[in-house]
Amino acid sequence: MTVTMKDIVKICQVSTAMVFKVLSGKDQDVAEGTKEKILQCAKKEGYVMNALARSMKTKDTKTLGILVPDLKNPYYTEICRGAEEKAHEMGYSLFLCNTDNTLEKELQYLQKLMEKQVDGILIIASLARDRRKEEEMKITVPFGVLNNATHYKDCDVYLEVDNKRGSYEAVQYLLATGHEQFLYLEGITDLPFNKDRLQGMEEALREAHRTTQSMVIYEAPFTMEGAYDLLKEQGLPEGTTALLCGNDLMALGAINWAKDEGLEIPKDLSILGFDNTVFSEITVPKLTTIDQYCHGSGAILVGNLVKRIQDVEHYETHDILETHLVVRESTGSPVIKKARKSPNP
Amino acid sequence: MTVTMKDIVKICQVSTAMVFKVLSGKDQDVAEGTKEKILQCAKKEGYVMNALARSMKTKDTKTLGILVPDLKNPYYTEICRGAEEKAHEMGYSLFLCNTDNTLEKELQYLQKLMEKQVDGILIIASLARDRRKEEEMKITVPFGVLNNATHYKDCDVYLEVDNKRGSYEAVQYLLATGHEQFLYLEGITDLPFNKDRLQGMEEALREAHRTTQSMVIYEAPFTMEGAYDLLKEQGLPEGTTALLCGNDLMALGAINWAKDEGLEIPKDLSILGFDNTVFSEITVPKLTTIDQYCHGSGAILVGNLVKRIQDVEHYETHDILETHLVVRESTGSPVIKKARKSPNP
DNA sequence: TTGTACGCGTTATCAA
DNA sequence: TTGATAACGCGTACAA
Repeated sequence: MTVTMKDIVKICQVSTAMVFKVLSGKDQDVAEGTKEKILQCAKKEGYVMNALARSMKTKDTKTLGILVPDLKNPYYTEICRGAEEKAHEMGYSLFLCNTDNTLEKELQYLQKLMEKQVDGILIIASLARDRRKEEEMKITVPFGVLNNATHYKDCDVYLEVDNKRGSYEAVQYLLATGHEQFLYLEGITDLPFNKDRLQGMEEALREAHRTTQSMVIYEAPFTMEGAYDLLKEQGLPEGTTALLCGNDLMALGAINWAKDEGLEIPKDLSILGFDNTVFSEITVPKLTTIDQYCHGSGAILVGNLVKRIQDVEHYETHDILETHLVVRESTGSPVIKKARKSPNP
Repeated sequence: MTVTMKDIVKICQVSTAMVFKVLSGKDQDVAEGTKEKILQCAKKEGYVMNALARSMKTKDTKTLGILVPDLKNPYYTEICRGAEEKAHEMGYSLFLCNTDNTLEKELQYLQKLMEKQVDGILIIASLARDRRKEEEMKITVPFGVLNNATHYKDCDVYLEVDNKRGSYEAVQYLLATGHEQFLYLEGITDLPFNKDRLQGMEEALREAHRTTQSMVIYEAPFTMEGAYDLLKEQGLPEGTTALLCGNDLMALGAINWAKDEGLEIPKDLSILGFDNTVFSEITVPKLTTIDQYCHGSGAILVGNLVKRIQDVEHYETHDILETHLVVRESTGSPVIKKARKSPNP
């Protein structure tokens, strides 16, 4: 049987109030003797506080929930890890909710979390296109959203990653290293952050007095296989020397495709990723990619969300995280094709 | 303000019993009219069941907790993902607890989980060496353990991965492909599963009439850097043609080291991993490794744990998961050194 | 079919 | 310093 405060009360022959004060550390005005007695008894009997009962009164649970589309994608893994770390640090527990990129699971989990009376929710929104039912769900607790202003726009805490800046830098870098014709393998066209990326890229082109014809756009799923299959099917547009990918996973698929095609990276083709996950250090060649601080994102979101929970007045709603290009080995100056028409050495 | 059953009672002018029956789906014997009225009202008012209050009565929370040493290690990522998936499927929520391989966090989290009245706990034990304080914590809920019989031996559900078998197969395979001298980069010597691995390896050697001198053992942390640094410092023992690593991360470190040393894989050195995480498909060359079904482990553990929770009588305590060798590109027959004394072609 | 009263374990308030 | 007691929201048993 589980030991409750009541049991301690009986055993120690004192009042509930006394036991409560001692066991919750508010023992300023409790006689040293009773204090000792209660503490020893609690330890001996193996007393464990019942957080459920406490939460009934205090109206908080010191619990958060996090929704991610796919834990196995290292981008989300790192967000979760950052969120968990910060949450623990601030005294909160974290429910892990994997939505498999489906709206259905997303809504199921939101419901569940609200029933469990979490103090707040972190939503890394699924990338599903069909958002119709979303409106049916009223989220009645503070919640934070990463990078998806279109949906859940009534969120309390919003963290935006400056996708525009990173993409701008990437194209600028490519132009500086002599590339003239790019392919952008975007993930999903109508995602808000994808539009930001496009803007950034176009801006860089404009500043360099190029037309948007310098850049062809393909759409593929945000996966290794997605990128690989599409490239296999469509091939590279004429004259393309650089490939920008929507995330590191797609870049990985692209690298594999390029190898299978006998292309050398970066000599024949430069490849860029997006995210700067662990993968980018592991690929051969190592991936040039745009860092968007996944670990930090999770932690910052939790930090702001908890601030919002604990003090409704002072909280930041909208943070922006800078991104920057990390140049590794998968990019370089293109080798002019014309010079390579002669047979290989 | 949050809407409770009481509110619905007042608004609908019916009894608590009625509202309860309808809202918890036990509406067999409720008049269609009242049922409709209550449902509509609940929807309109945005009623959300309070799981805390329910749990106070029912004595269960439909909640589990999982302890992992390091979410970023893909081995654990996949276990978590499997656990989460199965838990959700069975109607349970999951607390994510990252212990950073420290006993301190492990105990903190165990305490927290018990206070939150979880129905069960999954422990993927931290690899910390100092287990002294472990005895102080009495776990009062059903819990399952993966692969670590020494600690938490009073667990209710235990899942063992047949480390012996996998290691046996690996050495057998190496011998069959002509290797004579190995290096085993073990993670932590005194871990139970490491002892199993050693046994498996030694058995394979014995059966092939080799002495244990065929195998040198180094100890390194279970990380990329750990393996890399150790190899850099110690180098390879004379005559070594194959390297067995304690996990895929270490194998990755070994691959990097080999490349920096100008060794060709597998021509100059065969490298084996352990785990079969996503990484093993990504490395160049792709990693030969021992699959231990990380995703499945998590799911099986949750399945058995929930069985244990829901029906104390019928449950399996001890499952064993077979492992098998997955041969990819990082291993092959060694090229006899003597034949290569002449300059390269 | 409906209404009512009490318990769950902790917390907070007020009185002794 | 201490003690008694009423919430918190839901589940259940019993009475009407």
